[in-house]
Amino acid sequence: MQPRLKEIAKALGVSTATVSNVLSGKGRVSDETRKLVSEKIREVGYRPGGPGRALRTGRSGVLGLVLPDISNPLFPALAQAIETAAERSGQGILIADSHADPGAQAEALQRMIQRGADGIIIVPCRGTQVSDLPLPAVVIDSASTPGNCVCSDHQRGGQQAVEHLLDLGHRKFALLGQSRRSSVQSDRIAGMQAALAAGAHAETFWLEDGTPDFAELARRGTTAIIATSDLHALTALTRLQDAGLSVPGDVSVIGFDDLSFSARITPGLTTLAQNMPEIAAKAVAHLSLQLESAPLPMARLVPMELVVRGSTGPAPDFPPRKKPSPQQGDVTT
Amino acid sequence: MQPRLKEIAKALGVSTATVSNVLSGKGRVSDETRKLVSEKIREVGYRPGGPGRALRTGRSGVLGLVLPDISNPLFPALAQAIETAAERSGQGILIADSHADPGAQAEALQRMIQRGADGIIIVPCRGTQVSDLPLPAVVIDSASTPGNCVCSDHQRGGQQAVEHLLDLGHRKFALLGQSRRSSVQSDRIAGMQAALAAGAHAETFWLEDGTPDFAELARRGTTAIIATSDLHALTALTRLQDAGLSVPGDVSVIGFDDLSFSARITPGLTTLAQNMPEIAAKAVAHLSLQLESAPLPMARLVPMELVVRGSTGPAPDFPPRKKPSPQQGDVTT
DNA sequence: CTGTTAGCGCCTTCAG
DNA sequence: CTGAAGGCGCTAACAG
Repeated sequence: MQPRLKEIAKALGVSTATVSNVLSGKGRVSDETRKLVSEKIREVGYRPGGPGRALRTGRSGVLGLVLPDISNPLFPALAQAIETAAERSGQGILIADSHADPGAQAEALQRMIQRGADGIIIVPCRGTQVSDLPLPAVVIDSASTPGNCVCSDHQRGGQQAVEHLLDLGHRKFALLGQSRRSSVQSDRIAGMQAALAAGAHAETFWLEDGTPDFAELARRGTTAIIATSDLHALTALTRLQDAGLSVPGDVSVIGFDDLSFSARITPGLTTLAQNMPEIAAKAVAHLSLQLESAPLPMARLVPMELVVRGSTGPAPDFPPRKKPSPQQGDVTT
Repeated sequence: MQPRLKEIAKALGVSTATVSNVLSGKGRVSDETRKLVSEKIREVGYRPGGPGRALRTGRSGVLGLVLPDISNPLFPALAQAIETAAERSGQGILIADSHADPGAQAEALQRMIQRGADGIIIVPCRGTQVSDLPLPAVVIDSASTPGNCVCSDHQRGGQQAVEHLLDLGHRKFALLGQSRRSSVQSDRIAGMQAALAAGAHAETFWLEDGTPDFAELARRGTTAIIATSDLHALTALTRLQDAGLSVPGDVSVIGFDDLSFSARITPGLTTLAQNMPEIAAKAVAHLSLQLESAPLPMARLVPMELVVRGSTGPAPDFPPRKKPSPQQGDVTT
């Protein structure tokens, strides 16, 4: 049995309130009894239990995290960042998967409320609007999603990707998305299109319509592929390599999100990373403010960071600036 | 404000006990009042609040999940499976990351207890032994980990990988692990070594000692690489492709865990998948039994499943059985 | 400055 | 068959 407040109090012959006061440091307690009590607390390893405290204070110290798909490979970084940020402020994370289903999402939210979550961080499923929650909530999604929102600046990220490649002399792009209905992907592609300089050309492909023939694209003059996810960039990269083309010698490839594998493949995948710790910290902080009904800071965009690895290089016919050559990584031969 | 039991009772002129009885279906209530009460409950969307119930019953309906590293790419599948299994039995999941640190892990466990978790599912960090928890616990790790345990049959998985490649005529293997101290990886490699037939030869590499030169290995006659994780298999595969070698034409590659990218690269990665739904279901069921202090079923091994994709094929000099040739995926040329 | 008291929301005896 | 009462563990407001 876990030790209880009452037992500590009884063992020391003081009242439970005194022990509680020592714990919280609030009520006035004489130094003597304080020392005595803290000693006992440490001795028996007492920790105030959540449920009792939650009942009394209306605060559980737990935040709900609702995601559309835990198995999405981007999730680990986000969940880890949020867990870390929450832990830092002494809060736990109750997790739920809405399976990209609005009904299940609503149900998950209800359960979070029922379980006493103090606030909710939600990555909503497509086409869903979170509203009328009796709880503070933060939405993490694209900037075009209504509601309180913290997210990466996906559009600017798209621009950064294009600018990087323009600098390397690329003029003919293939833009690669999965689904038009994803506002994150749409934002990224919109940013890319906005950044296209005069003379540059880009064709957009959606994988939901089928996978383009990357080798054929290269043959027709495309020298750079920008995918809205590292997952799709990886698909393109391995298909090109399998067809005997060189990356980045023949075609440069760039992705998004810096997934776990991106640094470990050959060549390393150039990508736009989300600053998850920052997003998580902002989300948790935003929630904390709402909990204290403080004035709400507006939605914040977090910049994405360009991570340059080996998969992007100068366009094939572009005069190199610094590097002597695309430097194909041949070994010992 | 959420509706409370008391308010429902008052609104209907009955006592709180009656409402509670209707909710639980336990105490005897007349059909008439029962219908009246259930109606009202549905009308106002009442759900019994967690904290009050937890305090009274000693059950929170929440399970703790403690992981050594949420950002591990294997985690999403596991977390999702556990969340789904727990949800099915009406339980929530409180998540924590021990950051592979025994101290943090102990602290995380304490917090789960404090927050009122009914039980704990833990993937312990290396060299850690979970003990003396005042709570039911299930350990998910390799079979060589002491304590209650549900896990994949990693050793048998290693055998399956080798057998698959032996069938294809391979005789010279490279075995690839990350760290000797990981018991999951050690089990897998042990299984591989046990399955080696007479005449077959294998060399083992640990990435913690440095990355081997895969192209050089191929040149020296290795025709099959078995990695203990798809992540490392991917590293090998892209390095080989980058060096102009064909997979599986020159070298076959096989991995473990069927990570998100494994099906989406070219060639698709042959791998041994863990049956996460099964593991999760067993873990949750095991916990539920412990909660009812029922007789404990012993630790269970869950078989791994061989998923054959394009990265494995007949050994180069092996007489093909069905396929006419390794079939290099050249396009339209 | 300290200790007693009341009650957070719920469920479970026990009387009515 | 239903209602009243007590208490789970804790803390905030009060009395001593």
